[in-house]
Amino acid sequence: MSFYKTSQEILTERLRAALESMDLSPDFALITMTADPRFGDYQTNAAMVAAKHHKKNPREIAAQLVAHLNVADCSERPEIAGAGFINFRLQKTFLEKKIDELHRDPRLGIPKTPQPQTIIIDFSSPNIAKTMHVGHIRSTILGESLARIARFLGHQVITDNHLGDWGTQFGKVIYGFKHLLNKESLEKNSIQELVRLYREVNDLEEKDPRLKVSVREELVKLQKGDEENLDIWKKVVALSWQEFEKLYHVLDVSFDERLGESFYNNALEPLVKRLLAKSIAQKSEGAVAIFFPHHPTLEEKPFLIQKTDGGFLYATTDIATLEYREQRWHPDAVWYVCGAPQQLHFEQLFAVACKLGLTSDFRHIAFGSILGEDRKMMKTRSGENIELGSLLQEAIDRALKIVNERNPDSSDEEKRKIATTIGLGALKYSDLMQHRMTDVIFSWDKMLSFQGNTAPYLQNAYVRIRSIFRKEGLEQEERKFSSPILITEEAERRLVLQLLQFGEIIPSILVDARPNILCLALYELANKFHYFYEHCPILKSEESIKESRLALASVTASMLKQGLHLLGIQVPEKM
RNA sequence: GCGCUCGUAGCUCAGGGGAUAGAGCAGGGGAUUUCUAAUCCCUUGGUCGCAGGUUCAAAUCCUGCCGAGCGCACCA
Repeated sequence: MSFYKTSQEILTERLRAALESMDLSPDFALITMTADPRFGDYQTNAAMVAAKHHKKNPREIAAQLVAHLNVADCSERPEIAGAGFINFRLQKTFLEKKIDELHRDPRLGIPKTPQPQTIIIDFSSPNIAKTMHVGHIRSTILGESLARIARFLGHQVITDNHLGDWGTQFGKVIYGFKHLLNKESLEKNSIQELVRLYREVNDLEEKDPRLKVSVREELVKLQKGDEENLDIWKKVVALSWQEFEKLYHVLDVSFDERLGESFYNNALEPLVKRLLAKSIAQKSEGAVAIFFPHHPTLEEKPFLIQKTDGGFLYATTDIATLEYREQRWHPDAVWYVCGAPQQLHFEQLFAVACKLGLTSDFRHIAFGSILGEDRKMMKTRSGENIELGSLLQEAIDRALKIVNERNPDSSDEEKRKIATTIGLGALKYSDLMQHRMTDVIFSWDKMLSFQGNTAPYLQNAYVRIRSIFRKEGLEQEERKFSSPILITEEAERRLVLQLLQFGEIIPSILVDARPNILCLALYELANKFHYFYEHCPILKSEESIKESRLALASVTASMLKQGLHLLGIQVPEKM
């Protein structure tokens, strides 16, 4: 357990002390990074806020605050500027001390949360007997990244893949399985064959509506536990999961649980009965619904939990899931990483949770859509969803083409490995770097362009560092440097400051589930490293400077690797 | 009709009470006997959709309007 304190924490403590000694509320002590280096490294508006509160002159309060501030060990003399800002510029020796602490810290100066929580993250959730497509990518990548970040910060995280493994589609699939199956095709490409069956039954139904009766019978038989249909169902689930697992493996994504909808099957009927008995739900037009008469926006939006024909719905399963998770894990928070179009559903679901007396912090981590360059939902030419598998393959293929041009000397094996790291990294990063609510306009050229805020740009910074160490014959031991890091150039100062700020930035990601904050920080880190790299020779420098710069490069590499890891992105050794 | 989300540079996006609104791409100009130029430096470009309001301070919060997308009873 490290007792590492960030610069922000130290300044905040000092500011609180100063405020208290002036009989002002320490709650005014808010320290932020400056937007512009001209104003120093950190700033506070405390004087303005306090002045407002006590109807005094902000610049006078600022002057008094500065007089009471004890920061001689970390900051240059604080400066008062503008309407009453107090600006801090950290001392060189302080920065050197902090970066040395960070260098020795296995957590790279990123503190664990003081209040660890149990957090369930529900993400990805594809449908069985269908292919995963672009629509699943944001949930999968965002969810995985949030899970990694929350875990790293010390939370207990349970990831759950809530598979769509039960539902009306199985009537069609089972009917097709019995009458139209191509066994060879099932072995070769199981999901494709299952999708084909589903579509063919769909088409046949349209031509001959009488077929619907038979399809419906298969579904009912399955729901009643018919052995043959249950076997087919199990087989379909297993085959689908196999295919999903391949994709998750490629994506480097894993789950603690995969409790699909079928898991809650037996809970649904008693659940609806119970909700009716408690008058939380009511019969309505032959169906069963939950109403929210006192809710400002939901009063005209019923939440349906049982159909007229007795069947249950998505909502029913979700309520059962809510209760199951509560009983088993007693979570402090439950995060649903699911697209923005489903906001109403979650608003209703959480309102039900409230009626049931569940008090976890339920959050719908919503995100925008992935659009084509025409700004319409991304589809293939024939109007179908783009399969995730082919998307991943294309990312790798496109990267391979570039790697072939840049590294003609590497072995094919090595090139493929590099291309995989770069291609998938680019794809994931292009998704995570944007604010999650903004629609992504999908562009291969942009994400793989290697310029600007892209994964390859970050990976390249890492590769440059590794190359230096290779040249020195220190390939594996980059962290063994314990020589002090000296700040002799502005480029070094900027880089050090950026490195130190990760301890402040990373915990803030979870406030609103926004890994794009981390992306931006990593981009700035890479940018500052490149600047340092151009301006400060390392290997050619005189011994103590060389050791210092090697150490600085080493910490930078560790931070890049760790930061990208938290995004679910890997780094290549060469590229 | 009700609701949700979005509207910032030519394009793609950050910033979501704090100082003169920032990046990248595209456009213009420069740097390479290399520690990987997949890089770096300089530069052009903005009525933050519009109108009010709150505030010492608004791109940011509130209200209204305009525009786009999405969702609203038996799919998930």
